[in-house]
Amino acid sequence: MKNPTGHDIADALGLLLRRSTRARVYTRLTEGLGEAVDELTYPVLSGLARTGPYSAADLGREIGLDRTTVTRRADRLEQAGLLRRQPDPADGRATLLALTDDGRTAVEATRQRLATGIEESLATWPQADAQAFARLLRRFVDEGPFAAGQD
Amino acid sequence: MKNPTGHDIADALGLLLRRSTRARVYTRLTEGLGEAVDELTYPVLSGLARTGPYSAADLGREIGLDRTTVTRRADRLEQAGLLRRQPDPADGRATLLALTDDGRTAVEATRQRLATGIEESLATWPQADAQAFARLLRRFVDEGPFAAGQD
DNA sequence: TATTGTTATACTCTATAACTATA
DNA sequence: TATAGTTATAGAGTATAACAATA
Repeated sequence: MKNPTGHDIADALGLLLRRSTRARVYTRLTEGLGEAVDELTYPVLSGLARTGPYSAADLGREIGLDRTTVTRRADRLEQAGLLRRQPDPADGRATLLALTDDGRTAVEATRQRLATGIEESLATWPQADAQAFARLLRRFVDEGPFAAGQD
Repeated sequence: MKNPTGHDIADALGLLLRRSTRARVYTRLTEGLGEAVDELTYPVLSGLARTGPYSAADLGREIGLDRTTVTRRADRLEQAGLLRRQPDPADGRATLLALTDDGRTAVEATRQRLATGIEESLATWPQADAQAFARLLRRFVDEGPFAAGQD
């Protein structure tokens, strides 16, 4: 083994990126938020929370999805009352997708659940380790081999 | 913000788990290894590298996939010469899936690429930071809110 | 002419069920 | 009877192409 640190990180990341890991995470995070919120629709909710009202085409570019895909997912969220469509006053071709109050609540609940779950796991860690981990993970994500993210 | 460390980690993980991130990673890692190796078939290759010759049902349990899904993915890998089927001498019902030399080479190349990419990113880090990150990430994956992994 | 949102089509992947063979 | 591998079927999700409307 020539580069043990690289292999160690690679193995850990392999676990994190697995389908079953993601499925478990999304299931836990979106539990009880209604059928409309799942692994597929959450990126739309989350993206809109970040950008504010946005067209399907713009949001698609932001989160790395085709605009036809955004339209379909937005349909489900609109039906569930988490999102509404409104004309774009600045462009007659566009329709803005905007979170409703319920939509904002769902995003916030999800974010809080994740952060809380992480905090609980880190409760047994020395505080310096927890803070170091947050700092190093952030740095790794920003400049690491996977950087340049969208979606 | 009540728990900034939890939110920091949550945000970073959110980026890592994104579809576009995974797609980029898998594309880079499996480039040039033949059409058969992609995001779908790699877990089968990687699982067999870990377990050795294994039945479709056992491998499915190991990596969190249905045995019918394993069969289909194994078909593609077998056609590409990365995997072969052989009868299980211990159980007449079972067929063992086993990596060929080409299959082992493909797995090793992928693992090496990932580890190398990570090492290169970490080259500018203080060595103590890199080692601390590897240790903390491993711990987080093992005991964190996402633990209990398969697939 | 280019871009908007949306819909229709073809394609891929998946789980469920069903089949045969073996424990 | 239970489990093995495989195949058939049905369902979900996607990208591509096409549409009318607006820039």
